[in-house]
Amino acid sequence: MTADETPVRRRRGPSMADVAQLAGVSGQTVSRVANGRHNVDAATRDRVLAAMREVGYRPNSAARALRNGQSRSIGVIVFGLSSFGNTRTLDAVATAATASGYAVNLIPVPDATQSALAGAFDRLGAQAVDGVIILIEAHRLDEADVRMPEGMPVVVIDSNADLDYPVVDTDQAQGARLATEHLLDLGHQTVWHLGGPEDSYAASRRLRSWRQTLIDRGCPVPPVLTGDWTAGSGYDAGRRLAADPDVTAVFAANDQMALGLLRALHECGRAVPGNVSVVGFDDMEEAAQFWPPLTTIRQFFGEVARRSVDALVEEIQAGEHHHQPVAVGTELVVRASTAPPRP
Amino acid sequence: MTADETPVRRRRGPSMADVAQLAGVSGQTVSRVANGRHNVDAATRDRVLAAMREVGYRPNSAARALRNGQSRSIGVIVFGLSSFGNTRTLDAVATAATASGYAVNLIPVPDATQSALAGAFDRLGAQAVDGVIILIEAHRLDEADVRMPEGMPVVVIDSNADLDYPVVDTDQAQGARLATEHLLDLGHQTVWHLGGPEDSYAASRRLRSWRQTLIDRGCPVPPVLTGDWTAGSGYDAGRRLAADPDVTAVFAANDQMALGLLRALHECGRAVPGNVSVVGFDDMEEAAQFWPPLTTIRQFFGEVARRSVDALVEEIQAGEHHHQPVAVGTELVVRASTAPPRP
DNA sequence: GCCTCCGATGTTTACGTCAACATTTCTGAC
DNA sequence: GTCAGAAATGTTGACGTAAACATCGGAGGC
Repeated sequence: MTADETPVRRRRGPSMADVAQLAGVSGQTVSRVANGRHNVDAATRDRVLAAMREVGYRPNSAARALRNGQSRSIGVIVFGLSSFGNTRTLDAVATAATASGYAVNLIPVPDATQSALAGAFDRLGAQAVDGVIILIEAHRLDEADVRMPEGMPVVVIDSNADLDYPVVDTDQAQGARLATEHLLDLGHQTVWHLGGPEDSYAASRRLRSWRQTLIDRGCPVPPVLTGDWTAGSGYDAGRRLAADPDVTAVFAANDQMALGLLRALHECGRAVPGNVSVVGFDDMEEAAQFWPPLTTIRQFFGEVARRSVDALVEEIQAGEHHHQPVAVGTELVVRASTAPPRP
Repeated sequence: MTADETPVRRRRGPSMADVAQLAGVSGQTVSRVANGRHNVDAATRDRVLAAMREVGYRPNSAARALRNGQSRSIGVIVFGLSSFGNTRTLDAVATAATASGYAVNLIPVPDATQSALAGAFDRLGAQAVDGVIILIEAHRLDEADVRMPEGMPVVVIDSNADLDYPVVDTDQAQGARLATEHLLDLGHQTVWHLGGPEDSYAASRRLRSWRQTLIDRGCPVPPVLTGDWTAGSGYDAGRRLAADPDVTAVFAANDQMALGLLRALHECGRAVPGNVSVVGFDDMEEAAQFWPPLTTIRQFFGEVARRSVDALVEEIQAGEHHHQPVAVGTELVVRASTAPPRP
């Protein structure tokens, strides 16, 4: 006697056919109602709607994707979700995509190895996505043979323009100039720079712009210190800067490194902003609560994300590239960590 | 004269049929090769593999999902991506899910309103996901009528056990006890608490455990201050605490509020840890670089995420609930912000 | 009153994949 | 040499949806 024990199989949800039968119409009519077509009699529509509610009908997105050749979802390839900027951007990308009616497929790159990156692009190919937003430092990108499925719309955030894809980014150069000029305007002889990692395009653009600003103003260009975006690396650099009494103004390439820098200066008894002025970059939420509150460059991550999604959606729907890079401006936020040099 | 301008339509990629034709086999054989079945002749397999490479074949996941009734993807509903813990957890969830062969569908909840939440669950229904991980404060969850599609596997992170779903979470009570006992062990008469928002289950558990620890030790229980997780709210509370000379030890419910608290204490000339000791919660990366470096409770977000994904995948594949809540332990990290009270 | 046309609705089919079953080919025992 | 059985490969159909086309009924023009 075979006990008919139903195996714990995933019960498929109700389909159009179920709704159609209950409402006494054809599946096609249900489809028309589901898609908001207006060539359906009001009474029929109500009947179908009621039937949908009754059976708990949900359109099957897999079937839709198969039928239409579009999944209404975008992939977001992101490395280093723990980095502050990427997080904010991802949040905004997800919100913007949702608002545009697209789902977000998160494709993490666990580490910076080439194989991990290749794996991510591979997985991307297996996903049904209509387009891709890449949120990785560009120099890393070049290394891997980035082979998108042919004709896949792509937008790159925070990257360089070498790639053959539309690019949206914060105007790093403008921000770095703002930071540097702020310190010079306060009367400092020159500005030291604590840069981000060398393989970051954003970092190198900030660095270049800082240097150019000093040159334009006829100031000496001090040697560059290089960190890796983390507060810990900012601390290490700060220990070295604190030992040099010539240093009166430092522009750190992000707020986190500025935090470590502040700690090192405190530890070495160098007052901020009394002895040394510090400017950060990002304006992360905590920057206002640093000790002292940090003067910094505010990035508009939401704007960057929105523009990226808009560009991608347009490319998906119209098939048009906008190879014109988009640069989103920044804003100087003056707080207590900067002051004129002590005479 | 109608110019036959090809509309810029999405070209569908090559399908099994294309590969099959090129390799001179049936589509089924291609399917077997694609799925790694071993009942295929080695020579045939090679021929098919070569054909796949040549035409750039990618399995169509929509068709697979339709055929198999599974999408091999999970939805992650998250509110407040900007909050530190959620970010770390999401990162780890994505990594763990990828390792388990599941894609991640990010479903953001833009704000805390009920309609936004309902919208997220609605969108979830439209997504083809095999399971869901919910990363929202629980008290918010209760309000909305959380109506999952029938039979949808769900795991809840960082929430309470009232819901009829498996729960994985950091052991908030253990962490709060660790923090409180550390301060008491240093010799403080009692410990003040700067709690998280009232509608957060994590916050209320930390608060309850702090209070219980004080009671167990026979210490007076000071009034509670309530923040909203942000550094700014920590600062506001700090101003009030700094004004009270009785306060010698404070346990802040997260590191960000502790940061604001530190700033307020500095501003009011109260030395840390000379006059006041401070303990945080989370051990965010920056905590070691606060001034002074923050003693805090380390959470293992990666562990929480991994356990959640494992539980969900098991539920998906085996159809079994584990309603036993999982609690991941924490660890006290002693840094410079705590010391014995000044005699 | 007849015919046309339009709007509402139904029927058929294909999207790409893979389980189930059918067929063919090969291996080895007698 | 014959035949059973296993291994390799092919054929059919269904998953849920929606475009394309077919059908039907009624409104309006003459």
